[in-house]
Amino acid sequence: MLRSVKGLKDILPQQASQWQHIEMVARTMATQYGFSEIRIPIFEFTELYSRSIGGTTDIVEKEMYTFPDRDGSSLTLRPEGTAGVVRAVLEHKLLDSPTARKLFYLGPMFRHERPQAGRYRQFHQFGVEALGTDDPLIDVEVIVLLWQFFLTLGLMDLTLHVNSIGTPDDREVYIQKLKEFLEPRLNILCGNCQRRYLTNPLRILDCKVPVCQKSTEGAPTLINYLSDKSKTHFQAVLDGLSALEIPYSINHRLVRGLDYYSRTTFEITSPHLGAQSTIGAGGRYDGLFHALQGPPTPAIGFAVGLERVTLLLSEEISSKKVPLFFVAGFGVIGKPQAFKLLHELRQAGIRADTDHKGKTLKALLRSADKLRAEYAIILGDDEVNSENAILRNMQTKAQEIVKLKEIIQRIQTGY
RNA sequence: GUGGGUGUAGCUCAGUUGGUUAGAGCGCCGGGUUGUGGUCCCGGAGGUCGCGGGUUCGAAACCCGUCACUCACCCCA
Repeated sequence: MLRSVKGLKDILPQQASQWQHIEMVARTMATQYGFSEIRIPIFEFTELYSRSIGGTTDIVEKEMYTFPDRDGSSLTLRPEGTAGVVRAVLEHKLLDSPTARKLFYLGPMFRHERPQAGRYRQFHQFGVEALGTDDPLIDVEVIVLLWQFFLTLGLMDLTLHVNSIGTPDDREVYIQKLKEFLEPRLNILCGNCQRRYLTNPLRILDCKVPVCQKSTEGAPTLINYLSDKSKTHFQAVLDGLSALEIPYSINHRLVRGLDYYSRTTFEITSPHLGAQSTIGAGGRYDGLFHALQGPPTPAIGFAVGLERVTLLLSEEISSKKVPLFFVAGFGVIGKPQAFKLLHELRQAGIRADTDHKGKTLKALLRSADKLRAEYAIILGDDEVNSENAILRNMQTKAQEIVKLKEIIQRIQTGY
């Protein structure tokens, strides 16, 4: 049997209403906060991602779906949204906005990872980007939008972690100090961390191996090595969150994985998801525009993993109930007449359906029941001969005989 | 890329120390009601026991291999 590709999932009709609900909340809230939707391509030139995300990150090194175009140029399915948004903003010169340029997107991303709970090879993100200002209040706005988005969906027990990882200059000083601290303990760290010591020492801070966690206790914290400017910015963000009574916890071990992040970083976790507990995360990326040969432009954004959100939502999302009228037509003249009536009902804007397989009235009513129709319209040869139809309320079993010609009017006025 | 767990009907799962025709519940189809659904009663369809090889008189079960799914590491949303 033909199967879907590993790590890809079908969203079946049962679940689709849940997705529609999440997407509706995302669009509504982003719009309320002053963000406009942008729709960017699913693939870009590979160079865009290798230059923005960082050449030594796992995403670029081994997780991208990269393939040659027919002319030989290298293309990549987007592994995240920020790079494409920034590219589009630069290409279409969207930065001359008097205020910050605030954009949001919604759609699939692709990373070739080993699938597991809450992690897929094609997954969906809702993300926002606020471009062109480094006022700490825009940081607050973005974080609050993320927080409120989850609250609006009804998610429980969430934790907002915030941190500042400083500017690249700040980090250089700090990493030096961190390495000095770790050097005497290097031989007791896990194998991964020994490697990280050389490639990305910051990551050792959020290693889950107990030995490593213990070894980094008492390590110098990045906060103490921030420049005055970064420190002031971070404090202003915290004050802004407090003023709006958004609960947060400062997490000095919170390090973002993509190279373009700087200063404010944040993520929201849930304790109900197993290993992949982060449902939304983001941060400031003041250096990204420059890396993509644009004018220096401060920016901040977040991305939400929508599959993880669906795992936290209860199954049932009650969609608005539009009553369904089931046309039960049978018999030599009843069936064709019923098909015509079905067409007329739909043209009148009435939600209507039938079951072409059902031959007997019994089978038809059973189908009506399975489709959870509110009403059945029974139309057999007898009814057609007398130019009537029977309108049956499936819940109360109440039936009334209605003139065929008047049935649409009867439905539109009475129900 | 590394490690663990699991593969039996459309779905969820039983299946005894290896034993003869592989089961249940739900779902599906039909009958009980020649033109009235859900509940109830009765019946039916549906299976290469993931796949390949081996051990054995005999394998869904034991062994080896392989594939798939899944969880975790890694990484990240």
